[in-house]
Amino acid sequence: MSWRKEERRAERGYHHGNLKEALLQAALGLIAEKGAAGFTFADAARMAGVSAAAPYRHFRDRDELLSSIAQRGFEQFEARLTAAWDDGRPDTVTAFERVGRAYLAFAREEPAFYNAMFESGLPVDANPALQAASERAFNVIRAAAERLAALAPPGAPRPPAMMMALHIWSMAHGVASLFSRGDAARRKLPMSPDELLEAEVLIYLRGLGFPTDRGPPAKSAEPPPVPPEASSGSGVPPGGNPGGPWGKPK
Amino acid sequence: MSWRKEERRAERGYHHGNLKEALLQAALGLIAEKGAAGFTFADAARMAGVSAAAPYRHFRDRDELLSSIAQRGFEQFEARLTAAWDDGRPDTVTAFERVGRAYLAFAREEPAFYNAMFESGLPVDANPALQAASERAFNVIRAAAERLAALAPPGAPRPPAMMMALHIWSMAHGVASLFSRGDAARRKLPMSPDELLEAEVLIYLRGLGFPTDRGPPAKSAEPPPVPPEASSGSGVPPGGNPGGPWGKPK
DNA sequence: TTAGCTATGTGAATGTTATTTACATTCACA
DNA sequence: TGTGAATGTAAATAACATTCACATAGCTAA
Repeated sequence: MSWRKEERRAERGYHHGNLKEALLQAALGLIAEKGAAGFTFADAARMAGVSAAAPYRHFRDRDELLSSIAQRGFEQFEARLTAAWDDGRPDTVTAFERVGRAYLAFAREEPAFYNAMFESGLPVDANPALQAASERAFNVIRAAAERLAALAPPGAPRPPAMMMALHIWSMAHGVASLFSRGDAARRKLPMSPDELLEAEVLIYLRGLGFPTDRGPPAKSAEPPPVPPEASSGSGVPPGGNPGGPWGKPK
Repeated sequence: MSWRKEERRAERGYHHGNLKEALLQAALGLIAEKGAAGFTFADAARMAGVSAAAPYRHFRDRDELLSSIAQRGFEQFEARLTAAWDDGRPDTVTAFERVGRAYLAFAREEPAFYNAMFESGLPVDANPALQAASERAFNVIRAAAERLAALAPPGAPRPPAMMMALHIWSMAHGVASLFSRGDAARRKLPMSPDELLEAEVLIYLRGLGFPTDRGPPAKSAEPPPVPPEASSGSGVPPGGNPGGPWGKPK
Protein backbone atom coordinates (compact mmCIF):
# COMPACT_ATOMS: atom_id res chain seq x y z
CA MET A 1 0.00 0.00 0.00
CA SER A 2 2.92 2.29 0.60
CA TRP A 3 3.52 2.74 -3.08
CA ARG A 4 0.34 4.73 -3.41
CA LYS A 5 1.87 8.01 -2.57
CA GLU A 6 4.80 7.58 -4.87
CA GLU A 7 2.62 6.39 -7.65
CA ARG A 8 0.37 9.35 -7.34
CA ARG A 9 3.38 11.60 -7.29
CA ALA A 10 4.64 9.93 -10.44
CA GLU A 11 1.31 10.44 -12.10
CA ARG A 12 1.26 14.09 -11.44
CA GLY A 13 4.89 15.10 -10.95
CA TYR A 14 6.28 17.29 -8.22
CA HIS A 15 3.69 19.94 -8.68
CA HIS A 16 0.08 19.14 -8.26
CA GLY A 17 -1.06 21.61 -10.83
CA ASN A 18 -4.38 22.44 -9.27
CA LEU A 19 -3.92 21.97 -5.58
CA LYS A 20 -6.00 24.85 -4.35
CA GLU A 21 -9.07 23.59 -6.11
CA ALA A 22 -8.33 20.00 -5.14
CA LEU A 23 -8.11 21.03 -1.50
CA LEU A 24 -11.40 22.88 -1.66
CA GLN A 25 -13.08 19.85 -3.16
CA ALA A 26 -11.52 17.49 -0.67
CA ALA A 27 -12.55 19.72 2.20
CA LEU A 28 -16.06 19.94 0.83
CA GLY A 29 -16.32 16.18 0.85
CA LEU A 30 -14.85 15.85 4.31
CA ILE A 31 -17.12 18.49 5.77
CA ALA A 32 -20.15 16.86 4.23
CA GLU A 33 -19.12 13.65 5.91
CA LYS A 34 -17.89 14.68 9.30
CA GLY A 35 -18.96 18.27 9.70
CA ALA A 36 -16.79 21.35 9.79
CA ALA A 37 -15.66 20.42 13.28
CA GLY A 38 -14.39 17.01 12.25
CA PHE A 39 -12.74 18.24 9.11
CA THR A 40 -9.00 18.16 9.23
CA PHE A 41 -6.46 20.14 7.25
CA ALA A 42 -4.13 17.18 7.16
CA ASP A 43 -6.85 14.94 5.81
CA ALA A 44 -7.55 17.27 2.96
CA ALA A 45 -3.86 17.32 2.09
CA ARG A 46 -3.70 13.55 2.24
CA MET A 47 -6.74 13.27 0.04
CA ALA A 48 -5.13 15.54 -2.50
CA GLY A 49 -1.98 13.44 -2.36
CA VAL A 50 0.34 16.13 -1.04
CA SER A 51 2.27 16.65 2.14
CA ALA A 52 0.67 18.19 5.19
CA ALA A 53 2.54 21.42 4.66
CA ALA A 54 1.54 21.97 1.06
CA PRO A 55 -1.87 23.48 1.80
CA TYR A 56 -0.16 26.38 3.51
CA ARG A 57 0.97 27.57 0.11
CA HIS A 58 -2.65 28.23 -0.73
CA PHE A 59 -4.36 29.04 2.54
CA ARG A 60 -3.02 30.95 5.52
CA ASP A 61 -4.47 28.29 7.78
CA ARG A 62 -7.33 25.90 8.27
CA ASP A 63 -9.74 28.71 8.97
CA GLU A 64 -9.00 30.38 5.69
CA LEU A 65 -9.90 27.22 3.84
CA LEU A 66 -13.13 27.10 5.77
CA SER A 67 -13.81 30.73 4.99
CA SER A 68 -13.17 30.16 1.32
CA ILE A 69 -15.72 27.42 1.32
CA ALA A 70 -18.25 29.51 3.19
CA GLN A 71 -17.64 32.33 0.75
CA ARG A 72 -18.17 30.12 -2.23
CA GLY A 73 -21.21 28.70 -0.49
CA PHE A 74 -22.79 32.10 -0.07
CA GLU A 75 -22.21 32.78 -3.73
CA GLN A 76 -23.90 29.61 -4.85
CA PHE A 77 -26.60 30.22 -2.31
CA GLU A 78 -27.24 33.65 -3.74
CA ALA A 79 -27.31 32.23 -7.25
CA ARG A 80 -29.87 29.60 -6.32
CA LEU A 81 -32.08 32.02 -4.45
CA THR A 82 -31.91 34.42 -7.36
CA ALA A 83 -32.85 31.69 -9.81
CA ALA A 84 -35.71 30.60 -7.58
CA TRP A 85 -37.00 34.14 -7.25
CA ASP A 86 -36.92 34.48 -11.03
CA ASP A 87 -37.79 38.11 -10.71
CA GLY A 88 -41.14 37.31 -9.18
CA ARG A 89 -42.59 35.17 -11.94
CA PRO A 90 -45.23 33.98 -12.47
CA ASP A 91 -46.56 35.87 -9.49
CA THR A 92 -44.97 37.32 -6.42
CA VAL A 93 -46.33 34.91 -3.84
CA THR A 94 -45.54 31.81 -5.86
CA ALA A 95 -42.02 33.01 -6.53
CA PHE A 96 -41.60 33.89 -2.90
CA GLU A 97 -42.49 30.39 -1.81
CA ARG A 98 -40.13 29.02 -4.39
CA VAL A 99 -37.35 30.98 -2.72
CA GLY A 100 -38.21 29.32 0.55
CA ARG A 101 -38.03 25.90 -0.99
CA ALA A 102 -34.74 26.80 -2.64
CA TYR A 103 -33.40 27.70 0.78
CA LEU A 104 -34.27 24.26 2.11
CA ALA A 105 -33.07 22.54 -1.01
CA PHE A 106 -29.71 24.21 -0.66
CA ALA A 107 -29.41 23.18 2.97
CA ARG A 108 -30.29 19.63 2.01
CA GLU A 109 -28.28 19.27 -1.16
CA GLU A 110 -25.20 21.18 -0.11
CA PRO A 111 -24.70 20.16 3.49
CA ALA A 112 -21.02 21.00 3.37
CA PHE A 113 -21.60 24.54 2.19
CA TYR A 114 -24.46 25.04 4.57
CA ASN A 115 -22.38 23.72 7.42
CA ALA A 116 -19.46 25.99 6.64
CA MET A 117 -21.77 28.97 6.21
CA PHE A 118 -23.98 28.63 9.24
CA GLU A 119 -22.75 25.95 11.56
CA SER A 120 -19.00 26.11 11.60
CA GLY A 121 -18.74 28.85 14.16
CA LEU A 122 -16.83 31.02 11.69
CA PRO A 123 -16.84 34.66 12.71
CA VAL A 124 -18.64 35.76 9.55
CA ASP A 125 -18.57 39.42 10.32
CA ALA A 126 -14.86 39.33 11.02
CA ASN A 127 -14.23 38.69 7.35
CA PRO A 128 -15.44 41.54 5.15
CA ALA A 129 -15.60 39.42 2.01
CA LEU A 130 -17.66 36.78 3.75
CA GLN A 131 -19.80 39.41 5.35
CA ALA A 132 -20.47 40.94 1.96
CA ALA A 133 -21.24 37.62 0.31
CA SER A 134 -23.69 36.77 3.06
CA GLU A 135 -25.22 40.20 2.68
CA ARG A 136 -25.71 39.68 -1.04
CA ALA A 137 -27.48 36.40 -0.47
CA PHE A 138 -29.76 37.98 2.09
CA ASN A 139 -30.49 40.81 -0.28
CA VAL A 140 -32.21 38.41 -2.64
CA ILE A 141 -34.69 37.66 0.10
CA ARG A 142 -34.90 41.29 0.96
CA ALA A 143 -35.63 42.34 -2.62
CA ALA A 144 -38.32 39.70 -2.87
CA ALA A 145 -39.85 40.93 0.38
CA GLU A 146 -39.76 44.44 -1.01
CA ARG A 147 -41.86 43.38 -3.95
CA LEU A 148 -44.19 41.49 -1.72
CA ALA A 149 -44.61 44.41 0.63
CA ALA A 150 -45.52 46.65 -2.27
CA LEU A 151 -48.45 44.33 -2.87
CA ALA A 152 -49.90 44.95 0.58
CA PRO A 153 -53.66 45.01 0.48
CA PRO A 154 -55.00 48.54 0.07
CA GLY A 155 -56.49 49.04 3.51
CA ALA A 156 -53.98 47.25 5.71
CA PRO A 157 -50.88 48.94 7.12
CA ARG A 158 -47.88 48.21 4.95
CA PRO A 159 -45.32 46.01 6.73
CA PRO A 160 -41.67 47.02 6.53
CA ALA A 161 -40.04 44.91 3.86
CA MET A 162 -36.90 44.50 5.92
CA MET A 163 -38.85 43.02 8.76
CA MET A 164 -40.62 40.63 6.43
CA ALA A 165 -37.31 39.57 4.97
CA LEU A 166 -35.88 38.89 8.40
CA HIS A 167 -38.94 36.93 9.38
CA ILE A 168 -38.83 34.77 6.30
CA TRP A 169 -35.14 34.23 6.67
CA SER A 170 -35.52 33.13 10.26
CA MET A 171 -38.29 30.71 9.33
CA ALA A 172 -36.29 29.15 6.54
CA HIS A 173 -33.17 28.97 8.63
CA GLY A 174 -35.05 27.56 11.59
CA VAL A 175 -36.69 24.83 9.59
CA ALA A 176 -33.48 24.01 7.78
CA SER A 177 -31.42 23.84 10.96
CA LEU A 178 -33.90 21.86 12.98
CA PHE A 179 -35.54 19.53 10.54
CA SER A 180 -33.88 19.51 7.21
CA ARG A 181 -30.43 18.18 7.92
CA GLY A 182 -28.35 15.72 9.81
CA ASP A 183 -29.77 13.55 12.53
CA ALA A 184 -32.47 15.91 13.73
CA ALA A 185 -34.02 15.41 10.33
CA ARG A 186 -34.89 11.91 11.41
CA ARG A 187 -37.31 13.26 13.99
CA LYS A 188 -40.70 12.01 12.96
CA LEU A 189 -42.54 14.97 11.56
CA PRO A 190 -46.17 15.13 10.57
CA MET A 191 -45.03 16.66 7.28
CA SER A 192 -41.91 17.23 5.24
CA PRO A 193 -39.68 20.22 5.99
CA ASP A 194 -40.72 21.70 2.65
CA GLU A 195 -44.37 21.46 3.49
CA LEU A 196 -43.74 22.70 6.97
CA LEU A 197 -42.00 25.81 5.71
CA GLU A 198 -44.50 26.41 2.99
CA ALA A 199 -47.38 26.32 5.43
CA GLU A 200 -45.49 28.54 7.83
CA VAL A 201 -44.85 31.17 5.21
CA LEU A 202 -48.38 31.05 3.88
CA ILE A 203 -49.88 31.49 7.32
CA TYR A 204 -47.48 34.33 7.99
CA LEU A 205 -48.37 36.08 4.75
CA ARG A 206 -52.00 35.66 5.48
CA GLY A 207 -51.39 37.23 8.86
CA LEU A 208 -50.10 40.25 6.99
CA GLY A 209 -53.30 40.35 5.02
CA PHE A 210 -51.91 38.95 1.79
CA PRO A 211 -54.17 36.93 -0.38
CA THR A 212 -52.62 33.46 -0.50
CA ASP A 213 -55.36 32.03 -2.69
CA ARG A 214 -55.22 28.71 -0.91
CA GLY A 215 -56.92 29.41 2.35
CA PRO A 216 -60.03 30.99 3.77
CA PRO A 217 -59.31 34.69 3.34
CA ALA A 218 -58.75 34.69 -0.41
CA LYS A 219 -59.32 37.65 -2.63
CA SER A 220 -56.55 38.12 -5.17
CA ALA A 221 -55.39 41.69 -5.68
CA GLU A 222 -52.94 40.48 -8.29
CA PRO A 223 -53.44 38.92 -11.69
CA PRO A 224 -54.50 35.32 -11.04
CA PRO A 225 -51.55 32.95 -10.82
CA VAL A 226 -50.43 31.45 -14.07
CA PRO A 227 -50.43 27.64 -14.21
CA PRO A 228 -47.29 26.60 -12.32
CA GLU A 229 -44.19 26.07 -14.37
CA ALA A 230 -41.56 23.52 -13.57
CA SER A 231 -39.83 24.99 -10.56
CA SER A 232 -36.26 24.37 -9.44
CA GLY A 233 -36.57 20.73 -8.41
CA SER A 234 -37.31 20.79 -4.73
CA GLY A 235 -39.34 17.66 -4.27
CA VAL A 236 -42.61 19.47 -3.71
CA PRO A 237 -45.25 19.65 -6.36
CA PRO A 238 -45.28 23.24 -7.59
CA GLY A 239 -48.27 25.06 -6.32
CA GLY A 240 -48.18 23.54 -2.87
CA ASN A 241 -50.97 21.68 -1.18
CA PRO A 242 -54.32 22.64 -2.47
CA GLY A 243 -56.82 22.91 0.31
CA GLY A 244 -54.97 25.37 2.48
CA PRO A 245 -51.64 25.27 4.27
CA TRP A 246 -52.65 22.36 6.42
CA GLY A 247 -54.79 20.39 4.06
CA LYS A 248 -53.85 16.76 4.59
CA PRO A 249 -51.08 15.83 2.16
CA LYS A 250 -52.69 13.64 -0.48
CA MET B 1 3.93 30.65 38.50
CA SER B 2 4.95 27.01 38.61
CA TRP B 3 4.02 26.65 42.27
CA ARG B 4 0.37 27.08 41.41
CA LYS B 5 -0.26 23.47 40.68
CA GLU B 6 1.43 22.21 43.81
CA GLU B 7 -0.25 24.78 45.94
CA ARG B 8 -3.61 23.87 44.60
CA ARG B 9 -2.87 20.23 45.17
CA ALA B 10 -1.88 21.06 48.73
CA GLU B 11 -5.09 22.94 49.24
CA ARG B 12 -7.23 20.09 48.15
CA GLY B 13 -5.11 16.97 48.61
CA TYR B 14 -4.67 14.18 46.14
CA HIS B 15 -8.37 13.87 45.46
CA HIS B 16 -10.30 16.75 44.10
CA GLY B 17 -13.49 15.84 45.84
CA ASN B 18 -15.85 17.22 43.26
CA LEU B 19 -14.05 16.90 39.98
CA LYS B 20 -16.98 15.92 37.81
CA GLU B 21 -18.89 19.03 38.68
CA ALA B 22 -15.77 21.18 38.45
CA LEU B 23 -15.12 19.87 34.95
CA LEU B 24 -18.65 20.61 33.87
CA GLN B 25 -18.37 24.14 35.15
CA ALA B 26 -14.98 24.67 33.57
CA ALA B 27 -16.23 23.33 30.24
CA LEU B 28 -19.25 25.57 30.45
CA GLY B 29 -17.03 28.59 30.80
CA LEU B 30 -14.71 27.52 28.04
CA ILE B 31 -17.54 26.81 25.63
CA ALA B 32 -19.10 30.17 26.36
CA GLU B 33 -15.78 31.75 25.47
CA LYS B 34 -14.53 29.80 22.53
CA GLY B 35 -17.45 27.72 21.37
CA ALA B 36 -17.87 23.98 21.59
CA ALA B 37 -15.40 23.54 18.75
CA GLY B 38 -12.64 25.45 20.51
CA PHE B 39 -13.24 23.81 23.85
CA THR B 40 -10.51 21.46 24.90
CA PHE B 41 -10.62 18.56 27.31
CA ALA B 42 -7.13 19.32 28.50
CA ASP B 43 -8.05 22.91 29.21
CA ALA B 44 -10.92 21.89 31.39
CA ALA B 45 -8.65 19.58 33.35
CA ARG B 46 -6.08 22.32 33.76
CA MET B 47 -8.73 24.74 34.91
CA ALA B 48 -9.87 22.26 37.52
CA GLY B 49 -6.27 21.80 38.63
CA VAL B 50 -5.93 18.14 37.75
CA SER B 51 -3.88 16.18 35.26
CA ALA B 52 -5.03 15.69 31.70
CA ALA B 53 -5.91 12.09 32.40
CA ALA B 54 -8.11 12.70 35.40
CA PRO B 55 -11.24 13.64 33.48
CA TYR B 56 -11.34 10.16 32.01
CA ARG B 57 -12.36 8.89 35.41
CA HIS B 58 -15.61 10.82 35.00
CA PHE B 59 -16.31 10.95 31.29
CA ARG B 60 -15.65 8.34 28.66
CA ASP B 61 -14.27 11.04 26.40
CA ARG B 62 -14.61 14.63 25.37
CA ASP B 63 -17.87 13.98 23.61
CA GLU B 64 -19.45 12.58 26.71
CA LEU B 65 -18.65 15.75 28.59
CA LEU B 66 -20.24 17.72 25.79
CA SER B 67 -23.29 15.49 25.87
CA SER B 68 -23.63 15.91 29.61
CA ILE B 69 -23.65 19.64 29.15
CA ALA B 70 -26.19 19.47 26.37
CA GLN B 71 -28.31 17.22 28.52
CA ARG B 72 -28.21 19.58 31.44
CA GLY B 73 -28.89 22.41 29.04
CA PHE B 74 -32.05 20.81 27.74
CA GLU B 75 -33.21 20.32 31.30
CA GLN B 76 -32.70 23.94 32.23
CA PHE B 77 -34.21 24.94 28.93
CA GLU B 78 -37.30 22.93 29.68
CA ALA B 79 -37.52 24.45 33.14
CA ARG B 80 -37.33 27.98 31.79
CA LEU B 81 -39.87 27.37 29.08
CA THR B 82 -42.18 25.77 31.59
CA ALA B 83 -41.84 28.71 33.93
CA ALA B 84 -42.46 31.13 31.09
CA TRP B 85 -45.54 29.27 29.97
CA ASP B 86 -46.87 29.38 33.53
CA ASP B 87 -49.70 27.17 32.51
CA GLY B 88 -51.06 29.75 30.15
CA ARG B 89 -51.55 32.62 32.56
CA PRO B 90 -52.79 35.28 32.41
CA ASP B 91 -54.03 34.37 28.97
CA THR B 92 -52.90 31.90 26.38
CA VAL B 93 -51.52 34.30 23.81
CA THR B 94 -49.59 36.37 26.31
CA ALA B 95 -48.12 33.28 27.89
CA PHE B 96 -47.26 31.92 24.47
CA GLU B 97 -45.30 35.00 23.59
CA ARG B 98 -43.57 34.83 26.90
CA VAL B 99 -42.37 31.36 25.97
CA GLY B 100 -40.90 32.78 22.79
CA ARG B 101 -39.04 35.44 24.70
CA ALA B 102 -37.83 32.83 27.15
CA TYR B 103 -36.41 30.88 24.23
CA LEU B 104 -34.40 33.89 23.10
CA ALA B 105 -33.41 34.78 26.63
CA PHE B 106 -32.02 31.31 27.14
CA ALA B 107 -30.03 31.48 23.92
CA ARG B 108 -28.66 34.83 24.97
CA GLU B 109 -28.01 34.18 28.63
CA GLU B 110 -26.75 30.63 28.37
CA PRO B 111 -24.62 30.66 25.24
CA ALA B 112 -22.63 27.67 26.38
CA PHE B 113 -25.67 25.50 26.89
CA TYR B 114 -27.25 26.71 23.70
CA ASN B 115 -24.06 26.04 21.82
CA ALA B 116 -23.72 22.53 23.17
CA MET B 117 -27.38 21.81 22.52
CA PHE B 118 -27.78 23.14 19.02
CA GLU B 119 -24.47 24.13 17.51
CA SER B 120 -21.92 21.59 18.60
CA GLY B 121 -22.72 19.05 15.93
CA LEU B 122 -23.54 16.47 18.60
CA PRO B 123 -25.57 13.59 17.21
CA VAL B 124 -28.51 14.28 19.50
CA ASP B 125 -30.57 11.36 18.36
CA ALA B 126 -27.69 8.97 18.84
CA ASN B 127 -27.98 9.47 22.56
CA PRO B 128 -31.34 8.34 23.94
CA ALA B 129 -31.05 10.40 27.11
CA LEU B 130 -30.26 13.53 25.15
CA GLN B 131 -32.97 12.74 22.67
CA ALA B 132 -35.47 12.40 25.50
CA ALA B 133 -34.38 15.59 27.21
CA SER B 134 -34.71 17.50 23.97
CA GLU B 135 -38.11 15.94 23.46
CA ARG B 136 -39.26 17.06 26.88
CA ALA B 137 -38.22 20.62 26.19
CA PHE B 138 -40.07 20.61 22.91
CA ASN B 139 -43.13 19.21 24.59
CA VAL B 140 -43.50 22.40 26.57
CA ILE B 141 -43.93 24.26 23.31
CA ARG B 142 -46.15 21.56 22.02
CA ALA B 143 -48.43 21.64 25.05
CA ALA B 144 -48.70 25.40 24.76
CA ALA B 145 -49.57 25.09 21.09
CA GLU B 146 -52.18 22.54 22.02
CA ARG B 147 -53.88 25.03 24.27
CA LEU B 148 -53.62 27.72 21.66
CA ALA B 149 -55.07 25.49 18.98
CA ALA B 150 -58.04 24.74 21.18
CA LEU B 151 -58.76 28.44 21.12
CA ALA B 152 -59.13 28.50 17.35
CA PRO B 153 -61.82 30.90 16.25
CA PRO B 154 -65.17 29.15 15.77
CA GLY B 155 -65.47 29.35 12.02
CA ALA B 156 -61.86 28.83 10.93
CA PRO B 157 -60.36 25.38 10.35
CA ARG B 158 -58.49 24.22 13.43
CA PRO B 159 -54.73 24.04 12.81
CA PRO B 160 -52.88 20.94 14.02
CA ALA B 161 -51.20 21.81 17.29
CA MET B 162 -48.11 19.85 16.35
CA MET B 163 -47.66 21.90 13.25
CA MET B 164 -48.06 25.10 15.17
CA ALA B 165 -45.53 23.95 17.69
CA LEU B 166 -43.03 23.13 14.97
CA HIS B 167 -43.61 26.48 13.35
CA ILE B 168 -43.10 28.42 16.52
CA TRP B 169 -40.05 26.40 17.37
CA SER B 170 -38.50 27.06 13.99
CA MET B 171 -39.17 30.77 14.31
CA ALA B 172 -37.62 30.99 17.73
CA HIS B 173 -34.68 28.86 16.73
CA GLY B 174 -34.15 30.80 13.54
CA VAL B 175 -34.17 34.16 15.24
CA ALA B 176 -31.96 32.91 18.03
CA SER B 177 -29.43 31.34 15.68
CA LEU B 178 -29.27 34.19 13.24
CA PHE B 179 -29.67 37.30 15.32
CA SER B 180 -29.53 36.64 18.97
CA ARG B 181 -26.01 35.40 19.53
CA GLY B 182 -22.39 35.73 18.68
CA ASP B 183 -21.17 37.98 15.93
CA ALA B 184 -24.20 37.72 13.69
CA ALA B 185 -26.04 39.51 16.46
CA ARG B 186 -24.06 42.59 15.58
CA ARG B 187 -25.83 42.78 12.24
CA LYS B 188 -27.71 46.04 12.30
CA LEU B 189 -31.33 45.13 12.71
CA PRO B 190 -34.28 47.47 12.52
CA MET B 191 -35.47 45.96 15.79
CA SER B 192 -34.27 43.75 18.63
CA PRO B 193 -34.41 39.98 18.26
CA ASP B 194 -37.11 39.92 20.90
CA GLU B 195 -39.25 42.37 19.03
CA LEU B 196 -38.55 40.60 15.80
CA LEU B 197 -39.72 37.28 17.14
CA GLU B 198 -42.71 38.76 18.90
CA ALA B 199 -43.91 40.41 15.71
CA GLU B 200 -43.28 37.23 13.76
CA VAL B 201 -45.33 35.13 16.13
CA LEU B 202 -48.13 37.65 16.31
CA ILE B 203 -48.40 37.89 12.56
CA TYR B 204 -48.34 34.12 12.32
CA LEU B 205 -51.08 33.74 14.90
CA ARG B 206 -53.13 36.31 13.13
CA GLY B 207 -52.68 34.34 9.97
CA LEU B 208 -54.29 31.45 11.77
CA GLY B 209 -57.20 33.67 12.63
CA PHE B 210 -56.32 34.20 16.26
CA PRO B 211 -57.26 37.45 17.84
CA THR B 212 -54.01 39.07 18.85
CA ASP B 213 -55.66 42.16 20.22
CA ARG B 214 -52.92 44.38 18.93
CA GLY B 215 -53.58 44.52 15.27
CA PRO B 216 -56.34 45.05 12.78
CA PRO B 217 -58.30 41.80 12.97
CA ALA B 218 -59.15 41.83 16.67
CA LYS B 219 -62.15 40.20 18.25
CA SER B 220 -61.30 38.40 21.46
CA ALA B 221 -62.88 35.00 21.93
CA GLU B 222 -61.18 34.72 25.28
CA PRO B 223 -61.60 36.65 28.49
CA PRO B 224 -59.93 40.02 27.85
CA PRO B 225 -56.23 39.95 28.73
CA VAL B 226 -55.40 40.94 32.24
CA PRO B 227 -53.03 43.90 32.57
CA PRO B 228 -49.58 42.48 31.86
CA GLU B 229 -47.61 41.24 34.80
CA ALA B 230 -43.87 41.47 35.08
CA SER B 231 -42.63 38.86 32.64
CA SER B 232 -39.36 36.94 32.76
CA GLY B 233 -36.94 39.79 32.19
CA SER B 234 -36.29 39.80 28.50
CA GLY B 235 -35.67 43.44 27.77
CA VAL B 236 -38.98 43.96 26.08
CA PRO B 237 -41.77 45.85 27.76
CA PRO B 238 -44.37 43.27 28.69
CA GLY B 239 -47.28 43.43 26.38
CA GLY B 240 -45.21 44.12 23.33
CA ASN B 241 -45.49 47.11 21.09
CA PRO B 242 -48.86 48.65 21.26
CA GLY B 243 -50.03 49.66 17.85
CA GLY B 244 -49.60 46.32 16.14
CA PRO B 245 -46.61 44.08 15.55
CA TRP B 246 -44.84 46.67 13.48
CA GLY B 247 -45.80 49.82 15.27
CA LYS B 248 -42.66 51.95 15.27
CA PRO B 249 -40.62 51.12 18.36
CA LYS B 250 -40.88 54.21 20.55
C1' DT C 1 -7.96 -0.68 64.14
C1' DT C 2 -6.73 -2.47 59.88
C1' DA C 3 -6.35 -5.22 55.46
C1' DG C 4 -7.89 -4.60 51.23
C1' DC C 5 -11.14 -3.21 47.61
C1' DT C 6 -12.65 0.63 44.93
C1' DA C 7 -12.63 5.19 43.33
C1' DT C 8 -9.91 8.81 41.87
C1' DG C 9 -5.42 10.94 40.38
C1' DT C 10 -0.70 11.01 38.28
C1' DG C 11 3.08 10.54 34.72
C1' DA C 12 4.63 8.80 30.91
C1' DA C 13 3.66 6.93 26.60
C1' DT C 14 1.26 6.98 21.67
C1' DG C 15 -0.61 8.75 17.77
C1' DT C 16 -2.69 12.82 15.41
C1' DT C 17 -3.13 17.62 14.21
C1' DA C 18 -1.77 22.57 13.16
C1' DT C 19 1.82 25.25 11.91
C1' DT C 20 6.63 26.80 10.89
C1' DT C 21 11.09 26.45 8.77
C1' DA C 22 14.85 25.33 5.83
C1' DC C 23 15.51 23.25 1.66
C1' DA C 24 14.12 21.16 -3.13
C1' DT C 25 11.93 21.28 -7.61
C1' DT C 26 9.54 23.49 -11.37
C1' DC C 27 7.63 27.03 -14.13
C1' DA C 28 7.61 31.16 -16.66
C1' DC C 29 10.06 34.16 -19.09
C1' DA C 30 13.76 37.53 -20.02
C1' DT D 1 19.44 29.05 -20.69
C1' DG D 2 19.75 31.31 -16.26
C1' DT D 3 17.01 32.92 -12.58
C1' DG D 4 13.39 34.45 -9.45
C1' DA D 5 8.77 33.24 -8.04
C1' DA D 6 5.65 29.62 -7.10
C1' DT D 7 4.82 25.32 -5.23
C1' DG D 8 6.23 21.04 -2.67
C1' DT D 9 8.72 18.30 0.87
C1' DA D 10 10.68 16.65 5.23
C1' DA D 11 11.57 17.58 9.81
C1' DA D 12 10.64 19.95 14.03
C1' DT D 13 7.64 22.00 17.59
C1' DA D 14 3.72 22.26 20.45
C1' DA D 15 -0.95 21.01 21.83
C1' DC D 16 -4.50 17.43 22.12
C1' DA D 17 -7.04 13.10 22.99
C1' DT D 18 -6.54 8.90 24.83
C1' DT D 19 -4.47 4.84 27.22
C1' DC D 20 -1.78 2.41 30.63
C1' DA D 21 0.66 1.14 34.66
C1' DC D 22 1.15 2.81 39.02
C1' DA D 23 0.05 5.84 43.33
C1' DT D 24 -3.24 7.46 46.95
C1' DA D 25 -7.23 8.02 49.61
C1' DG D 26 -11.73 6.72 51.29
C1' DC D 27 -14.49 3.31 53.03
C1' DT D 28 -15.98 -1.17 54.72
C1' DA D 29 -15.92 -5.63 56.72
C1' DA D 30 -13.46 -8.41 59.92
